[in-house]
Amino acid sequence: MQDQRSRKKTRITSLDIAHRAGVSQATVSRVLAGSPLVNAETRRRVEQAVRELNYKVDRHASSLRTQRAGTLALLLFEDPTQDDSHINPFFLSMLGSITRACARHGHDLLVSFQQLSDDWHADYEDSMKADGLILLGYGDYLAYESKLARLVEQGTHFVRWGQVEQGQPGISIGCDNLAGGALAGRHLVERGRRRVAFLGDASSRFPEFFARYQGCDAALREAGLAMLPELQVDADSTEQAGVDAANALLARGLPFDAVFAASDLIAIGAMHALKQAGLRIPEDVAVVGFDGTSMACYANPPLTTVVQDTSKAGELLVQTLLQLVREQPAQSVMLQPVLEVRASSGG
Amino acid sequence: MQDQRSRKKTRITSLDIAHRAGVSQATVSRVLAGSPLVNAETRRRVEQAVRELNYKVDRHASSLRTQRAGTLALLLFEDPTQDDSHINPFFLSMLGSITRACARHGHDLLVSFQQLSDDWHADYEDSMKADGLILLGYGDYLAYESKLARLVEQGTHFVRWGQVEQGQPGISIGCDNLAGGALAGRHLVERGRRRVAFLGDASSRFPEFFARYQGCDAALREAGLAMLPELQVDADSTEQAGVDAANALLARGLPFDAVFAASDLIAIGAMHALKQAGLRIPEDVAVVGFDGTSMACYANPPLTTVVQDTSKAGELLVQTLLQLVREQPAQSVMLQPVLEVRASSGG
DNA sequence: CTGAAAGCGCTTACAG
DNA sequence: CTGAAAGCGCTTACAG
Repeated sequence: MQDQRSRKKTRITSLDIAHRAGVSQATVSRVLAGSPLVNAETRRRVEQAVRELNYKVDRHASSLRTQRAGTLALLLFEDPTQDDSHINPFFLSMLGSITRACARHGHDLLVSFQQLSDDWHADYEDSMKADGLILLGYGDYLAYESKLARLVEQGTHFVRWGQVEQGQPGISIGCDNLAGGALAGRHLVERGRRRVAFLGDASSRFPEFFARYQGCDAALREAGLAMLPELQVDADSTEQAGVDAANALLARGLPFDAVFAASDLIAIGAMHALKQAGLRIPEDVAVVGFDGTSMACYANPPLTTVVQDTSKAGELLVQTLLQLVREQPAQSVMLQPVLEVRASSGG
Repeated sequence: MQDQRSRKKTRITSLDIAHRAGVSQATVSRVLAGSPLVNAETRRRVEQAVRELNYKVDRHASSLRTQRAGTLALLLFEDPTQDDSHINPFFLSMLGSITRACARHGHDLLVSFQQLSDDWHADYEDSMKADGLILLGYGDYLAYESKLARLVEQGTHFVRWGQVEQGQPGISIGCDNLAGGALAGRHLVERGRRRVAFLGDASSRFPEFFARYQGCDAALREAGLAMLPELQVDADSTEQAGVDAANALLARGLPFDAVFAASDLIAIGAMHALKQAGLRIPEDVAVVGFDGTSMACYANPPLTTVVQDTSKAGELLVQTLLQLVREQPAQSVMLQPVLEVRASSGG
């Protein structure tokens, strides 16, 4: 009666349950799979035995038989940063929401950090570890794209988080970065800013950042202004890169009254450097970030930022991937960001 | 020859490799398991076939046979915070290092967010999804402890991150919080501070925070001072809790010249509130945090903090858990923290 | 509604 | 050093 207390020497199998409930092992399996073809009373007996012996279906046996893993894999790409303490908080927030979305959909989540250069391809799906892949992370898109094409060719189920564009291999879920950039640009124009610097790569290698830049430019043009190439400085998404980019911008000696940073991390690093240089935020320079990470709220001054809804994004990524796994039609989607105005741009 | 290009209609099995290499399926398995009992030439032929067909061992079949999953599970506990964007950056940094440590040891990592109240227990190991569990997160330790005891009773393999103390159920890896608190206390004393407030729970329900408090107190006593209970305010590890705790402290109207926060998040929130109240940091109040998250460095002013080495912690957690899984002896370990001095305490 | 049986793709004694 | 065979614990047609 208390045998579940024995220090798991012998695994409890569906056969044990079958004996205890006085049915066949097949019936036990049916009950646990929720088959409707089981008598209510039989079901009750089996469920009781399952509870009493604390039985859990063996995932490997089940997966081997059904050829489905019930697991998704999240591959997080990071470029150079090997330092654990500097993982991009935006991606970590995504990780949280993806984890929860997986749980809601009854799937487990394998998490793995990858170098973009690695030879990962469809390893997870090939070895049946996961039914599909979620790809997340920045990195040179040009290098990335050929890998995506390869995944498509192999028939791997995957969804990518990133800039959504025509003709991309596979399916992408992403923020409408063009709209997000426009939100930032329009806001700065309204606040009377005319010379907006952009900190972040603005090339097709980094399509998300590029779209933010272009969106901001479009908004300025509506007002008869424009982004100035001489006020753009490359930066990847780290605080240190933000510091460096702001310093490089200052070194150029050109006037500017606003900074639109491609990410919150860049913005926070930039604010640090700008204040160091004796500039007042927002009086001398208005600063707007992107992502809506929690640190924006506690930055000094609190950072105006374009917020991406990571909860919705995670749910959509998982949902879309599961559609692909089930061979159902699915499509790329862009999520609309929202501007959160705080003191860094004049409140 | 190019059949690997076919959109994975039929799975490639070890039998396919066997045919192609002209050996038995058992030999293929031996080669892939790295068995030394294989002729070099035979091994070469098999490896070539594996490469040509891009074969990957089916993890479920393998695990079913060996009764080992090759996977560890990370259970992250969060208390109230359901909001993805507010996941504790310290734990996320740990997640990064654990992921990497798993990869180094050839294991996959399942990640799951749990409520402390949930009925998780040994579910992962019972269903063979994981060989062992890593438990990470804050929460009321008293509620936690009985669950740990239950895991031990069930013979589940697990390692917990947290305060290391005598007589705890199972094995724990943690920071030497007492030493960390002493580092902070000694530093503040050296800077001439006499009335140190503590923001964070300081009870046996939160043993990590409590040990930090006690360590700081011990350091003050070495200098003929002491922590004052009236300068302690409860707070869990969020920025908002830091804001609230600092405001509560200010409302008491008692003098204090330093704040030791139980975590960086609390410290950053507290600095926010203190500045709001017109206090200068560090002139009026020195602030020291705990964790060594990357945001400490870019806080305003940059935050002095007790740094925990998350890389080492992740490696040790994984290593220790794998020892348990292999039924090898293992023991609890405390890691020594390091003080990183920045401007918030006078530089 | 239920049971007997096949088989998912491996690993590993066992025999040679 | 290699092969034939058993069996890990399920799920699911098939037959009743």
